[in-house]
Amino acid sequence: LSTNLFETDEALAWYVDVMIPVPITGLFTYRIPDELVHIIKPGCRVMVPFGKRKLYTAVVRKVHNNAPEGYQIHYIQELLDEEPLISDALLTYWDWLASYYMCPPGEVMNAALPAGLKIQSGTFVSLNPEIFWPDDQLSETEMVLLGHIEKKDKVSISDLESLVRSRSSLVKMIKNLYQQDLIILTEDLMGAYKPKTETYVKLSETFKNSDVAKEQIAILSKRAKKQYSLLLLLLSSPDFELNKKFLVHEKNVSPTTVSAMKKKGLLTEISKEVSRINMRVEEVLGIEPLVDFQQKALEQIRESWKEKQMVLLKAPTAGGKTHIYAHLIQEELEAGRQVALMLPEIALTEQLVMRLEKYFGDKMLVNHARFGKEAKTEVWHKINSGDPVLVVGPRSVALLPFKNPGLFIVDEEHESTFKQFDKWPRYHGRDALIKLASFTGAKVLLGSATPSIESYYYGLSGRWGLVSYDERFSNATQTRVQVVNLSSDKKLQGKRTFLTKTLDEAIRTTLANNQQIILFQNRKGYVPMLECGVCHWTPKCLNCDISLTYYKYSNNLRCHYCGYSTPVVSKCGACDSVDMRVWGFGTERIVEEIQLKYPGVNVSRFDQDSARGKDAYLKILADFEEKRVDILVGTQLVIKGIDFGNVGLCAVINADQLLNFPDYRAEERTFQMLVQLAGRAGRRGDYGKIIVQTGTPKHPLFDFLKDYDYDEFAEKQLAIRKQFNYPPFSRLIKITVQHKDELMAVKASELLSYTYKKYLGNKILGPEQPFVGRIKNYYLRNIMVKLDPGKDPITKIKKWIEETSSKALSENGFKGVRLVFDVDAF
DNA sequence: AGCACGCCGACT
DNA sequence: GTCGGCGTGCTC
Repeated sequence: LSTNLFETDEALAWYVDVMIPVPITGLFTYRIPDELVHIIKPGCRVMVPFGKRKLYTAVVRKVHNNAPEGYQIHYIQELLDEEPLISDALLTYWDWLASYYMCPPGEVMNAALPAGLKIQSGTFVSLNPEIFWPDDQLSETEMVLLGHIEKKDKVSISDLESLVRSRSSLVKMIKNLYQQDLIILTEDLMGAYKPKTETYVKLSETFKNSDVAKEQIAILSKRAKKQYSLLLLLLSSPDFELNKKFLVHEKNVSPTTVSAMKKKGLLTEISKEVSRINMRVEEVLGIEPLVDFQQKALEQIRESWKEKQMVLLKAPTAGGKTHIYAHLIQEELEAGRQVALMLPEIALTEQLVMRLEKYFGDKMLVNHARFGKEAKTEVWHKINSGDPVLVVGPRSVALLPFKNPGLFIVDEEHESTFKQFDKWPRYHGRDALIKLASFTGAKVLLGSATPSIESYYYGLSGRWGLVSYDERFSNATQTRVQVVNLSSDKKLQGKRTFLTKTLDEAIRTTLANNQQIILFQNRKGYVPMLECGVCHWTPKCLNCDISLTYYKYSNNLRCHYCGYSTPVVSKCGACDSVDMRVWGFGTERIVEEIQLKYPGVNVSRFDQDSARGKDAYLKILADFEEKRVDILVGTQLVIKGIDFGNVGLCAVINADQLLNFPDYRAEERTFQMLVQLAGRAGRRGDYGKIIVQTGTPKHPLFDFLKDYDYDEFAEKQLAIRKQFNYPPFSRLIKITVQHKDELMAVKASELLSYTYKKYLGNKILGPEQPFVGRIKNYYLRNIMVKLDPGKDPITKIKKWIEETSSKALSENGFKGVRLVFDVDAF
C-alpha cells in the first residue's frame, strides 16, 4: 500500500454514532470497516455487536472521524442498507418523539421499526453429530431437551424456554450439555423479513419455437387430454405462466399433471415473491354523493385549509362523517399523495374498514395489530416508498414513514385510547400525527361528535379551523335521555339489585316492542369485591393495592392490574367468619340477574373477557345484529362497537363510577361516553331512549346531556380548566417513582420533588400516593409538573428533568428506583 | 433489553 | 458444602 492511499483514508470518516433499540439514552460509537467507509450514510441500518455477544440492528445517526477515547471500540459487523432506509425527515421526527415524550431514542426506534427490519442475533442449539452417548448421567429434563433438539434439528434458546422452569436453569443445563460436547451452539440472525412466495407454472423456452409448440399440441391433444388443456391455458396467458395454486383450486388442474409435464421438460416451476397486503381486490364501488349538509361541511373544511393546517370537524353520530372523509381521501389519492386515517380500536371498527375497502380497494392498507410481522413490514415499505395509498390503523399509524402525505384524519379524536400509557414511547397518536403534519405539510382533519376539550378550545380560539353541523340523516332521530335517581329507589338501598323501577319498565316496554337493549356497566367480572359481613375485611391482590374482582363463571378472584388470580375465598381472612358478601355489580352479575328477572330473553355479554380471541367479538356483534340476542350487557366495548338499527333502549347502570374517577378529565370522559352511547339507540326511524342511573341526578352534566348541548358543556369545562390551570391552559408531565420498598419510594420521590422545586418552584406538585399505591409489587408515588405553554421553555425543562433525576438519585445513593415520565398524561 | 457477576438462603 | 434465587451494573 502506498503511503498516499493510507493518508487519504485517514482523512475520511471512520466512525459512526448509532441508535440501538434498547432503553438506554444516548448514541453509541462504532468503527466503520475500511471497505464500507465511503458507503455508510445516516439512516442506513447496520448490524453491531452490543453487550455480551449479541448483535443488534442499529440505525446510523452520524458519520464522523472523531476517535472516541476511554473504551474499546468495536467494528460495524455488516451494512444492511446500501441506501438510507430511514430518511432524514423521519429521523428528525423520531428525535422529536423522544424528546417531547421524554423517552430513550432507542425505544422510539423500537416502536417505529417493524420487527422484520430489526434483525437480532440469537443462540441456536443443535445436536453434535459425532457424539452419541453422554459421559455423565443426564437429568430427565436434560433428556427432554436433547429429544426436542434432535426432533427440530436446530432450535433457538428461546424456543426451549417453555420446556423448563426458569431461564437460569435452562442456561445451566445448556452449559452442561455443551461441556459434554453433546450439543453445538451457533449464533444466528433471526427476525429478518421473509418475503412470501408462491409457485408459478411456466411453459419452457422450447415453446418459443412455434414448430415445437405445434408438434406438442398435436401429440398431447391425442394422448393426454388434461395436459393438453393445461397447455392451452398457459399458451393463452401473459408470459405463458400461471399461479399453481390458482390452477389447482380454480382450474381443476391436478399437481400430477403439472409434474408429468415438468418431467417431459414442457414446463418449469418458478417461485415468485407475492405481497401479503392488498389481497382483497374486490369490486371497487363509487363513493356515494354527499347530501347538502355534508357538501356544505366539505366546502367549509376546504376553505379552512386555505389558511390553517388543522381543522376540527364536529358532527353528530350518524351524521355521515365517513362519507366526507372518503371524498377527501379520494382527492388526495388522485393527486398522488398519501393519506392516514387513525381510528381508536380497529377491531371494533370493522364495519367502517369494510366500507372503506369497497371504496379504495387495493389503494388501502390496514395496519392492524392482528397482522403478522411480515405483513406489517410490507405496509412499512409500501408507505416508505411514497406510493399514494390510504393507511387505516390505530395510534401506531403515527409512527409510519410517510413520504408524501397530503392528509391525516383522526376519527373520534377525543378517544383516550390514542394515548399510549403503559410502555415507551408514551405518545399520543393524534398529537404525534399533528406534529408529523407540521413537518411534512400534510393537512389534518380531526373528527368527533364530542371533541376533546383541548381540540375544541383550539377550534374556538381560531388557532384551528372549526367546522360543525348538527344534522343527521333523516331517519336517525335524537335519543331521549332520562336520568334516574339511584338513591331514591328503596329496593336499591340494600344493594341487592341494579334495576330501578324506571329501568325495569323501560326494559319490558322495549322487549314488548321487539326492540333490542344495551346495558352499559364499566366493570367486568361478577362483582368488584367481596366483603366480610362482620369485620368488613376484603380479599386483596398480593402484588397490588387493589381489591380482587370476583369472577363467578371461573369461580376465582382476579386482579385487573397484574393478572394475579386465586381460588375464591369462602371465609374471612381476618375473623374466619363465613359471612362473605358480594359488593357492587360487574357485567357477569348483571347478565345473571337479567336472566333471572326476564326468563326466556337472550342475554349476551360483551367485555374484554367474553370478547377474547380473534373472532369472538365479531361473533357477539353478529349475534346482536341478527337479533339472536335481545339484551347486550357490556363495558366500554358496547359504546364503540355497535352500529345497527334496532336498539330501542340504552341504559347506564351506574354513571357515578365514571363521574367519580379521580382525575380532571372524568366529566369530559363521562359526557363523551354517554353521548356516544345515546348514538347507539334509535338509529333507524324510531325514537330511542337512554336511561342514566346515578346517585347524583342534579349534576349539571346531565342537563347538558339531556339537551345534547356539547357547546355549553365544553365552555363550562373550559372555565373549570382555566380556573384550576389544567390543559389546554397548562401542560402536564406525570413522573411516577417506583420502588419495591415503600419507604424508598417515598424518600426517592421526596428527594426528586425537592430537587425539581429548587428550579421549578410551584410548578411541581406532590409527591402523592396514586389511587392504586402499589402495582406488581412496586410502590408508587406521583409527582406532577404543570407548565405554562406560553411562558415556560418546556423542551429545556424536560431535558433538565431527565438529566437531573437520575443524577440526584445516584448522588444520594438511591438504588433500584424506577422512573416513568408520562408527558400529557391522561 | 440482555447478560454476567456476585451475594445470600435452602437443599444434598 | 453447592444450587439457584435475584439485585446491580454495563453495554460503544
